[in-house]
Amino acid sequence: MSQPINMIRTNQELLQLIEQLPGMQQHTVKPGQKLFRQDEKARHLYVIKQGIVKCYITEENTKDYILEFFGEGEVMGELELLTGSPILSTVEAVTELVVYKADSAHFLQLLETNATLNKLILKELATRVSQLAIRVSYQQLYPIEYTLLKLLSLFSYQELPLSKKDLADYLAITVRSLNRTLKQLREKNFIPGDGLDIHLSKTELDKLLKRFDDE
Amino acid sequence: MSQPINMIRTNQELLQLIEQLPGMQQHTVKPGQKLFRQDEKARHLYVIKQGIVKCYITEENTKDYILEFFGEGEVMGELELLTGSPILSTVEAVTELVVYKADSAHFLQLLETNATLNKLILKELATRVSQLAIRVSYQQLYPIEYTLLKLLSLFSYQELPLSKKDLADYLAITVRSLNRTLKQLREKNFIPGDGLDIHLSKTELDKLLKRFDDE
DNA sequence: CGAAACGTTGATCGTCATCAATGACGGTGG
DNA sequence: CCACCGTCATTGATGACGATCAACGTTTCG
Repeated sequence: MSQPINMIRTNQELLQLIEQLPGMQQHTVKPGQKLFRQDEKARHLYVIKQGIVKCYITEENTKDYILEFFGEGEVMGELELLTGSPILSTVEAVTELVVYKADSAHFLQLLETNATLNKLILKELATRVSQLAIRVSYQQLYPIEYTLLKLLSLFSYQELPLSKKDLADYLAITVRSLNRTLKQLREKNFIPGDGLDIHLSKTELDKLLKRFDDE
Repeated sequence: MSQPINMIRTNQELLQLIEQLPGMQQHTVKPGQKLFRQDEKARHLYVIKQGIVKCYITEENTKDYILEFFGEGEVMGELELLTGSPILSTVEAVTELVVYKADSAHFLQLLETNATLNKLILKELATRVSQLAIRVSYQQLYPIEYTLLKLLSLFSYQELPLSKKDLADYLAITVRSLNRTLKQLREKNFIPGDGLDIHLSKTELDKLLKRFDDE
């Protein structure tokens, strides 16, 4: 049994802690602007106060793979700070964004002196490994139709500010393929003709899941 | 440009540190035995002194996805300890194994008191997120043939104690499909008729990579 | 007793059929 | 103009089934 995955991850505990720290600068960022660019060197660290970003890896064949959607309280830039590697993924604002910005050195120091922060970061990293692992195992071992269904079951699409392109990149498929798969789900009456919200109860979903498993 | 990925990950720094700690019990484990079972509760923490393990998630359709191969100095069980979740992946000895075993509470305490250990664990987790992300982006956005070629280029297969089943599970395909893909590579003279070691220089490999990208 | 013959088992491959997913291209409707 | 879809063709990857082959132990016969 896998634990529930939220498509847009948040970390309220971390946000609260950050807001209490002195000397954190705030910045606003417009949708489409980039906080980090893949392969460059990270110089700062950001924590989201408000809004949503997407983190994606661009392969040399120009295809994008969205690693994560981050919301309130999520931190960015800490991976590179800890490993010393170039930036793993481009980070781009999806909505209007308010972020706290910290100096790398400052953050490193905080990690050593602030035990609460330290613990929260450890937990955050552990969570990321787990969630990513659960997700990719899914994506690799089930057909797209199933993965999409599972994904839709996690949220009410109407409230999501994500474009179909984003959804498609998250699934590592094209928008065309996403639409095709949505149509298949519609034909099977798993989702309604208009919206994208799922038509199934938890138990029905589980039943479907079993069906996939048996084949 | 992605940094090099080693198929079997190690962490010598961590191993050295662990070996200096007092009161670490040593255990030996036979190939095939399991250190952790998915979905159970983690009670201990292990660090590999010698040998190789595989960590894999088993989906409800009984397919396995190998997350990692761990060698010397890699730690297991810390994710669950930090997040409080059930065990993410089954961990099974591939070769004869010697591990250090630590109590969860003991480790948590060490994390708070031993700054060096703390930093190494932070770095380790950050590395895992990065490596996993790089790998899955690859697997999702390129065809199997290419992913396999890339994988073979990372090591000299003869020395690897991995079975074809393991290799296949790592790629999320069946052994049959793995053999088929190997055959294709052989027909194109990328690997020799007998072994599995790659026939290409770094530059040739890069050229191939470009070819895939252009299509 | 030893060597040839036999059967068992597991790994691999050829082949055919099928499914999953994509690409291309043009049409439709806001 | 852009988002979406119908259609056709193609590629990617898998499943099924049977044939082959090597490894290994066991039987059988000289």
